[in-house]
Amino acid sequence: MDKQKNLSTTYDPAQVEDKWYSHWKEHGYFQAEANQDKEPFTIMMPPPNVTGQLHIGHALDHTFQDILIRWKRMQGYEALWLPGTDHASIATEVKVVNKMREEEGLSKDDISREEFLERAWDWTEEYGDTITNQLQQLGVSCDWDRERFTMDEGCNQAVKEAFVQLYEEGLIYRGDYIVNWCPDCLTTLSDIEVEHEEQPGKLYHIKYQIKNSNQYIVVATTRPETLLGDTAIAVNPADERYQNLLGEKVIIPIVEREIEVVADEYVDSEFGTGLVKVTPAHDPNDFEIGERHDLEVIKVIDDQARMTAAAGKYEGLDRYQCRKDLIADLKEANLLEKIEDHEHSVGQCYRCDTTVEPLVSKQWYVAMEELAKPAIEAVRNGATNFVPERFDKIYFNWMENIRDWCISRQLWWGHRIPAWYCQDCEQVIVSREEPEICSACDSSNLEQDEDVLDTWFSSGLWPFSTLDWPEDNQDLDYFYPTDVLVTGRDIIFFWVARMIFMALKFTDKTPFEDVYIHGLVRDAQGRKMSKSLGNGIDPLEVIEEVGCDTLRMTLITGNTPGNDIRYRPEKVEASRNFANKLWNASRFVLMNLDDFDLNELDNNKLDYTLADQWILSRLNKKIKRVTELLEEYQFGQVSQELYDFVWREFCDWYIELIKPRLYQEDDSLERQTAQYVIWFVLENILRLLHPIMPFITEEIWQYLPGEGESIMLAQWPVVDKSIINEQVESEMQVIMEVIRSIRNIRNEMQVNPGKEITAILTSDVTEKLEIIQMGQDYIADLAKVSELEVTEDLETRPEQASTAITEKIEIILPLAGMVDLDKEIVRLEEEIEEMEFEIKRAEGKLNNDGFVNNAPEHLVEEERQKKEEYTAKKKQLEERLASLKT
RNA sequence: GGGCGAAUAGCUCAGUUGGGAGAGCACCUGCCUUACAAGCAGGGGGUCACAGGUUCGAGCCCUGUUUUGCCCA
Repeated sequence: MDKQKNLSTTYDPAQVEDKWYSHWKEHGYFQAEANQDKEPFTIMMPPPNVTGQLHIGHALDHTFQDILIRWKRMQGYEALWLPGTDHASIATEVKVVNKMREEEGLSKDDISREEFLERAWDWTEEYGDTITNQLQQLGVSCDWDRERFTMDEGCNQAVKEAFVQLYEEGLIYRGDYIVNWCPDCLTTLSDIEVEHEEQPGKLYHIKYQIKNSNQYIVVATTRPETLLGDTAIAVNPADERYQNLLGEKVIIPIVEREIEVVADEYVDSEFGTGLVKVTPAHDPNDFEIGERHDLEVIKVIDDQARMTAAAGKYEGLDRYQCRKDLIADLKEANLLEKIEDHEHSVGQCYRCDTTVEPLVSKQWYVAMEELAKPAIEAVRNGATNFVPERFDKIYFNWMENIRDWCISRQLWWGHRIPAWYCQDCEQVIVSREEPEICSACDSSNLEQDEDVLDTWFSSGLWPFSTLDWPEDNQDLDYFYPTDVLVTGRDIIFFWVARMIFMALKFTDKTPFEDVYIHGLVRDAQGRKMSKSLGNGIDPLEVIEEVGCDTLRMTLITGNTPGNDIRYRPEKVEASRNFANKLWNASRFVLMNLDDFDLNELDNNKLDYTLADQWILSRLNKKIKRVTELLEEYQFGQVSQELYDFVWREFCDWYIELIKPRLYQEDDSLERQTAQYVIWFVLENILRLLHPIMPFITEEIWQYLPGEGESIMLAQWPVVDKSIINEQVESEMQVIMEVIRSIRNIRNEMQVNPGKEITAILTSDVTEKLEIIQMGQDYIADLAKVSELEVTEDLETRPEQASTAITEKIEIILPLAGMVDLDKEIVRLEEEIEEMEFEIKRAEGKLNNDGFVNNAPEHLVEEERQKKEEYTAKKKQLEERLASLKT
């Protein structure tokens, strides 16, 4: 017990955090096992990119999860938090390619697929630990023995199983459709991987000659180079201007190919001239028009965004160069009517920002309609709830308008598509295992599809692939479905939605009951953190500086579900100060528990004072409140409530109230009771704070008397309603008000804080007098009053005195020689004015029949009492003022 | 173009069944009081964006407007 006396006056997280983390981990406290005697509580960690670096967003995401899992574990659930990493197909592949280029001077074309994969796996093994090691510094209590990777054997099995099943049911198909193509990453992208941005551009008005006529029509386009692949001109069927054109043929300028004018509802008559060129090969909407009118598809731009042979003389040019040349040619031919400035939306690759080129290509797709229906229903009927609820709408909006999902990627790093093509008979074989011979012609000349699957295909299976689905097993049965998914709102479509429909398809269950959506961490100016701005905060540096507990506290304070927060140094400081406050309060407690023996203590003999009963009542209310707030995911409010309780109620009031008792030398009952209560309250505070600040609470808890290996395993505080005592609270309230009033006068009259003074308290309300009598010692001590007189009848009123009235109690401080009478008069006048205002306000309400008749009775009664109290107070103040003025 | 947020003290933000506006930081006054100056005590500061409406009563509910952010097309 001696060591606690040497505890430094400032909390030093560096000495504490690593120690406890390895202790917890080594003792297996993070592990969860199927235990039929307990209820399970499960969270699947959103897997960070395997070669990624920890950023502040991870810190936020994992803090929420760790709070929930530690809280539930303490509540007695079998709490499983399963960690893992994602192979992040495209992101990782880009990194490996870059490294290869820098270190070996090689590109993907120079090596074989196998050689590339070898490098990618090396890279994964080399850096895969980095992020998990970094995560540990956040104090995360996840079960590392169950750590998974989206490309490990088990997940691989799950992916194959899912693909084959969907294929066999006709929900996965292959075909030529328009896709989003990144000419830099050289792969397809799904619709949500394309980011749209408004950019200034031009609208080119181009003349097309009507066949067998010397008349021209004018067509407006933002992408003139695609005219080389035009196969129709479209007009809205309701557009009266162009009725005569329908069915006519027009001639594409420069290339001089004939195309037809068709009618299609898609065309917006208001846009441009109301005539739209249709390039099915290079625009998603045009592609659909093409399908409706059975138009030819002419691909004029290739995978590298260069013009194809179909582009004639422009073959080989980059798409933008082609645009320039073509415009020049059109001008020369006098076929360009005008060029206007035009703001338009441009799709860009979410990885490399290259402008996406829509083009037609043979790819694999997931048919979404059938999968989306139950996924929509699951959220609609509450099987899965978004927190906050408003994200329902975003989810529905996407799910209800969903298009088929292009899942093949022209990459090497990822799950290779389990499809083989017979080289002899065109048979496609989709299989869990590599087929030996063609199922149609027995040929052994089979080649596997070169492409891999969209990363999110495997992430979509994460809630159950991590529990070894499709294998039927005990853990899957016990821990699945999970309880809550915690994630940022940026991946609702990418990930959350896909997990829901995949889970419903393969397990018949929604994968999680709640989805807690949080916002982003922004910089102090509210900007998104980014590499290019260089405004990112490295959580590891923060931890180094102020400790993980402080970082966690900082991130959740003031945080409300779904909303962004700003990261500001002042906030960090406030949290650090809070940790320090807790540390010092604990030092104080420990200093006073030297001779305290929990085992020899007889609880029944203790003699609780008003202050003891008050703090215990407050504590129990706080337990109730904090537990409720956690159930509602109101983390910011939890932090606020605990901050206030620890700092304001426990430190500022309770500790100060019981100091005299603790300073008694003997082993009096008073002292023992104080020791017991202060220990009890602090111990409860630590448990309530543990999920938020795991390290400091463990460190202090270990010093405190009591049983148990670790606070992690201690029980979550349970409210004891019998200890909540409203009367005690309101009595304490009166005493605290009196103390505050005396302090206020002392300050205003500039009485030296150390100086003891005399005070007279009087009231014509018997109960109030009794309360002050009960609280005499508290008042004397905390307001530095050496002589305190509590009297029912004030016989002589000291001349030189300052007065205050609160809680129907008159406080008189005879401050001979210290009171500035003029100042006192001003003070009284101001207060009288305030009373008049308050009385008027109360009267206004009470004179309003509507209020008196409709408001709840207790509120009306409250107003009556206020009016009465303020009137009495005003009268007293006026009397006092009159006496000063004479 | 459609959808979803935000607008509250100088700054950053809370304010969840409608019943006298809160915190942290900053500011002012006074204190090294033996847990803590990363502290203690006291104090000032708000037309809750604007305009209507519902209600006895609106920061909160409804309608519209402005500014601003995000998502979708």
